[in-house]
Amino acid sequence: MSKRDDILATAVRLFVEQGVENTPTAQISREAGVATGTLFHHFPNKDALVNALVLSVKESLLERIERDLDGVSGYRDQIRAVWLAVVGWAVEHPLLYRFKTQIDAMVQLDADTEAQLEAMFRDVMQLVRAGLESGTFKALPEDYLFQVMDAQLSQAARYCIEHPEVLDQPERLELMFASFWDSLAA
Amino acid sequence: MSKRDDILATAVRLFVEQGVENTPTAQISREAGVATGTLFHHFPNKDALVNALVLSVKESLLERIERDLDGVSGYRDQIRAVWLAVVGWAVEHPLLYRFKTQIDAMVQLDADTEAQLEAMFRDVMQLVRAGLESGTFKALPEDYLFQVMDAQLSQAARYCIEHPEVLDQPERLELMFASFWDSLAA
Amino acid sequence: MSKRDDILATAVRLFVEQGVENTPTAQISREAGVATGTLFHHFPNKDALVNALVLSVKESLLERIERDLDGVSGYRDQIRAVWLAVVGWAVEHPLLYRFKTQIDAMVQLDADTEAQLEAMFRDVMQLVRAGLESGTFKALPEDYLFQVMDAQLSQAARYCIEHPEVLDQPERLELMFASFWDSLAA
Amino acid sequence: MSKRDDILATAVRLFVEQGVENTPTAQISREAGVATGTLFHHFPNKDALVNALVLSVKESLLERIERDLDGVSGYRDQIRAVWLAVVGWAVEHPLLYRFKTQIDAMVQLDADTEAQLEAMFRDVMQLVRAGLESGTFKALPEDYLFQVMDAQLSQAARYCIEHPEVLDQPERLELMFASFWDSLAA
DNA sequence: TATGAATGAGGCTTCATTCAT
DNA sequence: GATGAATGAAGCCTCATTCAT
Repeated sequence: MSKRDDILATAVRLFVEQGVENTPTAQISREAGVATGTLFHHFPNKDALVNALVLSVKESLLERIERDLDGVSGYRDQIRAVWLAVVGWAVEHPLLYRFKTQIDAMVQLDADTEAQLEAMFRDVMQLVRAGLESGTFKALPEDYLFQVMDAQLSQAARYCIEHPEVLDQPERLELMFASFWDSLAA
Repeated sequence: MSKRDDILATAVRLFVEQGVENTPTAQISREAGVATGTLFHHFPNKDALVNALVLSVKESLLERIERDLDGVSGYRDQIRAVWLAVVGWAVEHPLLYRFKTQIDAMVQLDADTEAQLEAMFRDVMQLVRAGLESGTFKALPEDYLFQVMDAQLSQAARYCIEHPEVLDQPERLELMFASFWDSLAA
Repeated sequence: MSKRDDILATAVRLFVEQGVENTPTAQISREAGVATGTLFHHFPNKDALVNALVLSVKESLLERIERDLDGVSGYRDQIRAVWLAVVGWAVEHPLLYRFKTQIDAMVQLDADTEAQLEAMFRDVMQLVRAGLESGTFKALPEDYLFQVMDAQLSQAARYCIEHPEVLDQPERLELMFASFWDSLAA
Repeated sequence: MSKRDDILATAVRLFVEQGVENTPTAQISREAGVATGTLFHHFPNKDALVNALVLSVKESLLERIERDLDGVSGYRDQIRAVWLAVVGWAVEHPLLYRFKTQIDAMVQLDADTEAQLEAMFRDVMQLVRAGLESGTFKALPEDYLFQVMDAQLSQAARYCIEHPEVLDQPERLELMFASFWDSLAA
């Protein structure tokens, strides 16, 4: 693992434990086992570190979604695959998940980062739009629908992180997904 | 408006615009038109200011909920009244709403404040529990249900703040509430 | 003497001894006997301190010039009075003089400071222009003339600081002024 | 052009644009198209780079003076040749000229460099001393005379850099030299 | 109640320099 | 000769808080 990766890994952990604003770059360097200057050799400033982290986290999530979506057919099953992918990913990477939540709620990202994220998730968003256009989903405004999905997913993920045993109880999982699906389905 | 209130009003605004950590007490004092010392005369420290703010914001929300709930009968209509109260309150006090969201996502409050909040919202939570016990709601874990409701409500409120015209379109509003209700109802 | 003045006085000294860039604000605070924060309470940043210093130094010089010019008549005598005022001021305030030289040579000032300086010295510059218009001075470009005068004056001042006894030797002083005058006179 | 020369050329430019203290060695390396280590491969440290630069600049000036002085007889014409050489050199190498000015005003050089410079300019200084001894110049202290000459020359050079057309207007050039000569001549 | 100058620990960042490749 | 990741001391500045008035 390169020093750059050490820094990124330490940063997520501390950001989640203490919040971005309450985590000094000096602490990140120290706990990553590198010199203060090394952090700034790899990232021009603290903000850039946060942005790089966001990209790497969302990329990890996206990979999981695409993997789990591969070969699934039937619209409800596809949405279910995405839902399970997010929840599964969150349970496997609780730190990354919590960081993603923090960021979505608070931090203002660079325009550049925002653009890259939009490009990355274009296909997934297209999947959701299909549900709207086919009338499978309620006739809600598109952006509202996205927000509701995101918020619902976040809660499911959070709950499963705290109660990982749920993942082995298909009927409870199905109930949670039902709550998700019902909030969207027409 | 007393100086204390000037400080509180300026603080919410700045906290929302810049985040709590990025808002110096000096800026609050300056924009509130008081001296730096005055802020610390009314609040022992910055954290106390934040906690006082949270209490006053949630109190304002609770008053609205209780007012709108008064005299409503029928379980679904009661839940609907709460939903409409929160959304209506958010549209009338967008700043307060945004502040509430920030706080819920990030800030660690005093144990004392947490206890007061719990006491304040006891009745509302009892209303939700009733839905679980009567089997009206899905058989989801209680805390999960609370989180889902909260997240759903937040999204509805956020959307209505950005598109206030929705409040005058009963059918769209009904559709949004349907999304909320369906996610909970058995 | 206020803390603000302590800071200014310490700053000129250190800037002259070490150069502006090589003088940490922390050293200024320490040697002025104030806390680091105090410096930044009075000046928004190091640059603002430098600019404030320049204004106060040039103001001191201007007062001396105006005092010594008061009541003098005859063009050559007036120019001589200015020359003597600058040299006398430099000998009395060697630190301020050296600081002025450094600044003139190197530092980029705020547009605002530049404007104030121009306004302050308008009358003195008008005196020089008179010499040009009356044909008393060589028909050199105006800005060139100003620069030559300034450079000549600087050298005279510097020499007199290092050899203050010259101020009591009228004939040597006259010879130095002659060198100045001859470089300008037609 | 060797990498060493690339570094030197980039360094003068940046030193002039930003000042020596405000120019990071990393920026020099980058804009010179070499690695950070390469700079320190050719110069033991930043100071050594500055000293090397000073020597090369002054050497370039001296060559020009000696070339233009060659074969000129008559004391005033010799002084005039030096004056013209400096001005001409400055116009041809404005960057080098500005760097020389900065250095003369501010930077502390190595004792070794100072000694070399003194040796290089011994002959030129001897030329000036001759004017003092013969009574051609005013009976001013020797060091004062040198400083005045230097300052005058600097202003002439600076003016001609900004108004290069002057070099083709013999009468204006003569007037400027007259100002120089008059300040020295008895 | 109200003021605002003063404090100083601590945050972010810079940069000359080293060294293994 | 050339590279560039790594270093860490040191610089500038912020800001919650105090206290004498």
